[in-house]
Amino acid sequence: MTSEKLTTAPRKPASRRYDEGCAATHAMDIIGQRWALPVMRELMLGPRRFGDLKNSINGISANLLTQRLGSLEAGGVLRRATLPPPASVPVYELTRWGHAALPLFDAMGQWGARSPGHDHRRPLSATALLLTLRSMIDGAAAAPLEGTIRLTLDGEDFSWTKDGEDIRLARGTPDRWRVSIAGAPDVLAGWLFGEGEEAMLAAADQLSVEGDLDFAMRFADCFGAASSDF
Amino acid sequence: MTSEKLTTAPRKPASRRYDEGCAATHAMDIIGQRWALPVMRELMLGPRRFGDLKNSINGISANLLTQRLGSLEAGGVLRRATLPPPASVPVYELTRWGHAALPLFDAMGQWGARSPGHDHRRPLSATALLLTLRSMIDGAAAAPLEGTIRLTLDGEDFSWTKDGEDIRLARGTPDRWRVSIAGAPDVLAGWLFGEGEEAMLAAADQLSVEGDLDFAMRFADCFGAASSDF
DNA sequence: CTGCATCCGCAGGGATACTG
DNA sequence: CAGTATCCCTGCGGATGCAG
Repeated sequence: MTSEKLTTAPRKPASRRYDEGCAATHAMDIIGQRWALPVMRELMLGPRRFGDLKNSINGISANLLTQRLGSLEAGGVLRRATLPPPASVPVYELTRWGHAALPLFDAMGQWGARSPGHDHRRPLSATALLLTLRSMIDGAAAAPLEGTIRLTLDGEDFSWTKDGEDIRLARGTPDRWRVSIAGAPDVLAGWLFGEGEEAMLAAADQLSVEGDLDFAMRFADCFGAASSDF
Repeated sequence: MTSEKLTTAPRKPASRRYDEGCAATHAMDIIGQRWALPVMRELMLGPRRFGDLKNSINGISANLLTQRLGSLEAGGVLRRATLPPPASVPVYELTRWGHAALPLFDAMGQWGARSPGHDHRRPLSATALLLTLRSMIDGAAAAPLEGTIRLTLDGEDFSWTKDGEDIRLARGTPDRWRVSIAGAPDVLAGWLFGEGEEAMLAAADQLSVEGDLDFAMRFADCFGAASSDF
């Protein structure tokens, strides 16, 4: 007889993905993998190095980052590349389709920011803050906020440019800006989203703002109202 | 002395969520839970019963469905309710914030449908097909497709109404329609997305179409082009 | 019919240490 | 700096049984 195993019937592989014809769940099969979303987020503003990714994604370990970069490359979201000389360092960059996920970050940001359980005061990376701001401002009464803001977050420069309905984000220092704001991402978030005068003033103390201060204030007003909605 | 365990240092709970200030990752903390997205999807067109949810979500088991319904209720996405008499049956329905995730399905659908790895021919529920179609049609050259279509999928009636930029979906039979299409969701998907004449003809054989046939053909043409993009 | 509780096997996740 | 190797543990998935 040698009855193999009565209790263990032949098991199916039991993939942890959805594998449906539904386009939304298929998207989730990709971005729903652990750490996939933060990785894509950190690449949305341009190519980055392995170590920089690891440092700006809070809590990820090297082996998991390796795994995720591998599966996202296999899925066509990103690719490995080497920066042109004299840099010649290996980086990861989004493919064209990977970049097309930007509206997805907008939609997720808009929905997530309105979550009853969302606490905007938790730490977040520079890219995370920029994309969150981008998602929260669109459609708001931010009409008179055309122009460029220079943001220095964690010591790195970024440019925020509102051009009509469009918000353009980029790494690097802009040529011209109406106001320049420097500080840690979570401090800036505390200032923009802070409820109560004291919280905002406390945050403002840790920021350095130069240029058109009135413009900065109107910028901040856009987010104070938007964070409490539902 | 009594050295407890040298190899096992005090472990942190190691939550599998992101828990950041970033709004997008916070959204993922909710919809990224296993089966959360299909559950929300099946509720987007109105309240449903436990058993119906279980039947239309392929591969989920009762205990997991219970778990997910519980965590989504705790998260404010959905609530338990009882249908008014004489039905008086327990159902699950989305909260206002839960319904606000509809644009998220649009964004995910648009991105997922363009995935190089997406196979639209896999089985999918009626709701999944309707939301996938909704996400794929918007912005397309579907201007002359105003009006209502009656869709009978898996024996249940739905209405698809295009009103300007807006696509409205609902369960139930519409009062008036330009064309009525009946069949299984994956067969209809095969007809709409099918590449090659034969595939479309084979699918068409298994569908029953009544009313304005020309309208139905123009409707189908919207999706054949959209599915191959990147 | 509508769920909830429990047991078990397994794959993926997380921390740490290590190699090129 | 850029990953790989190892080990442990949790959560998922499936089956089953039970209560209202």
